Amino acid sequence: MAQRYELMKGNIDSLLLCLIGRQPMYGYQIIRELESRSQGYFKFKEGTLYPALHRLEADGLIIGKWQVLPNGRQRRYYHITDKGYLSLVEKRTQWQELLAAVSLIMQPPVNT
Amino acid sequence: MAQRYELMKGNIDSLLLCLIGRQPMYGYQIIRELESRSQGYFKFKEGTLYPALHRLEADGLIIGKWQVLPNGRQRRYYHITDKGYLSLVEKRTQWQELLAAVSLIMQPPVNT
DNA sequence: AATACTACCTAGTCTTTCTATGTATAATAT
DNA sequence: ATATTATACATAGAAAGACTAGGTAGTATT
Repeated sequence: MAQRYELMKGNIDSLLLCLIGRQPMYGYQIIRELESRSQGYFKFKEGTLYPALHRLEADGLIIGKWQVLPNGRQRRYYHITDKGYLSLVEKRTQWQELLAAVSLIMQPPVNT
Repeated sequence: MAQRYELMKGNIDSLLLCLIGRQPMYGYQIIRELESRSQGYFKFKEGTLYPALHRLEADGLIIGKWQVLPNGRQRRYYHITDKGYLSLVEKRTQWQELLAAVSLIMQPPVNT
């Protein structure tokens, strides 16, 4: 992410909630999903993602459940909670408000 | 800013460069300008703004010049530099790219 | 005389993200 | 057979940004 990581501060949680809100997902899957859906823009590192997931779980916004695959391997699928869904709705609104505010600064309305 | 400050991480510099790029401004003025232009959304604290200005100056993106008012009071007006202008153009592009990427996650295109 | 506004500044704290590394199994390539 | 890549999780420590809280000082208002 390098030079543009600063732009993302505080937005990762929204993205994660958004994806997990559609269907339960596990960490590794989320990393690839974010990259493919954003056409390569997002390339999250494990060191960013897993702590973020743990934080969301600690806040009660998601719940992780271990699932064992036929081959014996384990995945931790995260499900969104009611609280998480409420938070997602709120974060969406906040994101829109931020966009509006930034637009007003970046592209100020013409003076009358 | 309270609950929404996290959304702003990394974007403050862009806003400051944008304003100062239009005309030289001093810190206190920037705080009020950001609030009025954003219709009350942005309420920057001094503890956020002044360090940000010093950071931008240390990076050579803006230059501060003390100006003495008729009543003897001092203001530090910041001017954008050539380097700062280039950075602003770049940051604008990055912001647009981020918006596009976030949109792809938040409002995924319908599957065909 | 007291309060509010203008105008600058910084120290310390908190949170987030990154880099770097570690563990372990499965699948593929040589 | 062995080496490499992909899958899948995890954490420690460092870096950076923004906040809280406080400070200084002159001017204007009540």
